[in-house]
Amino acid sequence: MKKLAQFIKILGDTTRLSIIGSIGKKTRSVTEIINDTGLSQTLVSFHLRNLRDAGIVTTRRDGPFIYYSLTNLSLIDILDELALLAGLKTNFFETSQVLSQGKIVSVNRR
Amino acid sequence: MKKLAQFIKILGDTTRLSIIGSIGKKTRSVTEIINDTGLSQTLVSFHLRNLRDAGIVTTRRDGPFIYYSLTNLSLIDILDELALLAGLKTNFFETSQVLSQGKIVSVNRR
DNA sequence: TCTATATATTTGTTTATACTCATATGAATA
DNA sequence: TATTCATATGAGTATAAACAAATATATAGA
Repeated sequence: MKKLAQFIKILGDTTRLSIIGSIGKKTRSVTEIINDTGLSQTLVSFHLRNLRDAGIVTTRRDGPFIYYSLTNLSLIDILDELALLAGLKTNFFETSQVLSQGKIVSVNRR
Repeated sequence: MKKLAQFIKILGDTTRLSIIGSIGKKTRSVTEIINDTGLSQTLVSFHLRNLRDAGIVTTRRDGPFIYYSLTNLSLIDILDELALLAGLKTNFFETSQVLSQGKIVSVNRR
């Protein structure tokens, strides 16, 4: 029971839901997620670690990039079902995957 | 997004999952939930309020008793799907509904 | 109307979680 | 090998959530 609660708890956060929505059923680098969500690099990295520790996402390194994807794509469908229960519109998550069109900007601006 | 996160957050707690599991697809009074879960009256009441505020359970009063039931029974199935993703066995929630057989004891023992 | 039972609420405390800032690591390239 | 880009980590702080103890409310029955 504790393990299930912990798993669900990881899903119950606005920031992490945004990240999951950005990844969707695709594969995305951290920079893509940052540009897509508008969240800070540190914050995205912080939450990706939680998601990874929970087994919700997996990673693949390709040169300097680390690509994240959902461990189980059916998570999107389950989140949609939950959104329905929460009184939100159908395909809340599927349709939330319209990507922002902002140009890609370097993450490191020091 | 915030509303969904809040809804999921309510589900991501061991105590509340126990209460939901106790209610299951049935209808249960607070006393039944207390005896079933072994949790204190105050704690059960506290969490039932959260669950009710989130729209996860609904109530019906019958004399001195207040009966709780799930607003949407499919929640049990969704929780089972989540349990699968979390790496737990199938029908985790369905099978967790074996009721304790302890005799019913008064809640107020002051 | 007094008492017992069922359930809810309030308050204070502790624990957990999200976030920011600063810094570190690791890979690629000049 | 120095620098730049991509990503991660650690420490500190603020906020929120869970819990316990005490008390309140509501219903039923004597």
